[in-house]
Amino acid sequence: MQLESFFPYRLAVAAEAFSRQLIEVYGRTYGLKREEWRLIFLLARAQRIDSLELGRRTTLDKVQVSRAAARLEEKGLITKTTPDNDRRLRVYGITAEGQALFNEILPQVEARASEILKSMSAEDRAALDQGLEALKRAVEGRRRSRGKG
Amino acid sequence: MQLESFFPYRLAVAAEAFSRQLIEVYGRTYGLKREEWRLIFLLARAQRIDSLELGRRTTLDKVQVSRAAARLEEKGLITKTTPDNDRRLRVYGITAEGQALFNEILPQVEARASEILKSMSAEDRAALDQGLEALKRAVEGRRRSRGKG
DNA sequence: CCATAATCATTGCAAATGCAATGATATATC
DNA sequence: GATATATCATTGCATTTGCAATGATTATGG
Repeated sequence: MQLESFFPYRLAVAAEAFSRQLIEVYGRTYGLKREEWRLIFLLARAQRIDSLELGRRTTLDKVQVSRAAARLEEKGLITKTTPDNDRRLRVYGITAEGQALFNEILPQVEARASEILKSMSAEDRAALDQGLEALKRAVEGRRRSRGKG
Repeated sequence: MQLESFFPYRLAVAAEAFSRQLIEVYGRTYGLKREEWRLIFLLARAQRIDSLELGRRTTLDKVQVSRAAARLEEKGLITKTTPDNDRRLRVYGITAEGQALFNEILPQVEARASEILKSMSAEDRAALDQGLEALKRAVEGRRRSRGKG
């Protein structure tokens, strides 16, 4: 088995390279890190999400959420409140500033992603989409039997 | 655009989840981290690689290589020498112990990967393989026009 | 109700990481 | 052949991360 042809390696390398392309947009230009970007992304659409829902909607664990949220609040991009019905939780919202930043960044991130995907044939794109969806299901199945995530 | 359906997000999540499954094998059981595993993987096959070739054969940068190699040498799994014809470089080799460890781990890592891939249909696997190969080429193309990697 | 356990988020600390600075060696220039 | 420049690897330092410990709040059992 050659490393370069080992499937998990190819997957990891391609995903990292793709990811780096996008981080270059929202990170280098706007100083957001991946977890922050994901939070903003979710909030820009939902406007308001509590910490439980957030855990379900991302792969971020609670420490990552807590820290990313603290930084985003610091920057004035999101708000964080403690709901009265259950004061262990947090409810996150997005500020006008945060929404504006998202509106500015998203098209650029999408453009960069498209730039890459558009350079693939339609057939290859479809294959990737299908394969990725199947992989997702396969890995989820594995996670159920082996715990953690 | 919904985060959960955003292609780059799906790719990153699937790749991370897959990766985690393998780290559970070589990491949790054998105390290797991803960079160390990659180095061992390369060396187990090539027996002997210099630092330049190493840079070409992985996506690890020189700091990652330097540190992973230092840890592996510390553990007695690889050797590191300075070649006389160019003393700026390093030549890495694998020890008998390192090779034995690799021989023990590889089947388990492959088994875990297969476990996941085998639960996909042959068609989905083929699609994933094709899509991934195309994506690799697409991202490489982009990297050439926008610096860095 | 009171005590205990459960469920969250946050914090502390050690390990890891990224990036710029340094050190070592080799190549190019004069 | 001495000096400047380039190419490596390593190290130092500030930041980030992961994991266990803590703190806050709520649910449960007597």
